[in-house]
Amino acid sequence: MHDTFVSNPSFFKLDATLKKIRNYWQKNFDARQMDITVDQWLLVENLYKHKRITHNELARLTSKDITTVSRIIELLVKKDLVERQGSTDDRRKVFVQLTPQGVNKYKEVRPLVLEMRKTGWNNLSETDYNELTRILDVIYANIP
Amino acid sequence: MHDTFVSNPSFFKLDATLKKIRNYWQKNFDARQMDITVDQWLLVENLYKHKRITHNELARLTSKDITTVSRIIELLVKKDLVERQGSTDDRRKVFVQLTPQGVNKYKEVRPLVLEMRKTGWNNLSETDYNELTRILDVIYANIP
DNA sequence: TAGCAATAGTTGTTATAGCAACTAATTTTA
DNA sequence: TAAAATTAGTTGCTATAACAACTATTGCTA
Repeated sequence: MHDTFVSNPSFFKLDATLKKIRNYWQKNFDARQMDITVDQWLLVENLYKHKRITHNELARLTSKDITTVSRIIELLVKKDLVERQGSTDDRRKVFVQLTPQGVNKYKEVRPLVLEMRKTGWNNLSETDYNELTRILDVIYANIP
Repeated sequence: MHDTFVSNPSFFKLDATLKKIRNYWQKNFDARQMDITVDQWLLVENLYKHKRITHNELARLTSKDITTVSRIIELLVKKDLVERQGSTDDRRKVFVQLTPQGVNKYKEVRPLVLEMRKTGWNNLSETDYNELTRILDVIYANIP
């Protein structure tokens, strides 16, 4: 990789693209009164998939700091979308799972998310998707 | 693009990669006592390039909200890296530029940033760089 | 030209991100 | 087995992100 390319700000492009996506998602959530943020959605999505997991596991799955997860969960609990249950065999652990309302919220938001993902991938191929995935994975692995 | 790919969380991968890069950068800044954050660096970099610009232009160049730019500039002014000058012909505008210390800071941090970019692009080719750029540009353009 | 709209920037508020310090519980080790 | 180290989670703090509301200024237009 030449210095010209190294000096080119890919970081900026990643950041700008991510912000564009995030803002687009949030605007759509707001427009349809979903009453949820993008990162709250990411946690709900993972809780739907994994049913009953600890803060720690959720943090690992979402690449979020455990403190951040702790605080987002707090907001989701306030919204009655999530409930916490202390573990009995290891009393340090706290399990988290969706409430019935949380499951409903997932089912309500999910189609909108699929739609928006489709919009983002417009004019791009399966190969493009695989390329993006591959390149991002290599970058991720390169960094200590 | 098939639904399988649409439903695959690229957003998450972008987010995770960006966080990894950001944390790596910040840890290196901290380890070498650069006394600067990643986003503060991005503004310094742009100010070095563009010499004397308004908050608004800086916001556009960095894909940041003008309120965010306003607050980061405030921090940079406190660190004596940046100075503000009210425009005379349009008194709403405030021009921003690096102080001599700001220029020094740029020259101090710059080699480290190049090094870290090189690390991130390890095992990747010029073609990969162009592919990533192309795909991100299409996604960006797809989103209203 | 008076009034209205648009623009540049700041301030207030809420959310996410990450580090440090802390509590409580569990595991390791001397 | 008692002390030390590790682990799970919370709380405090600072920074970034975005929206709304606000001031001050400038441009537009009836």
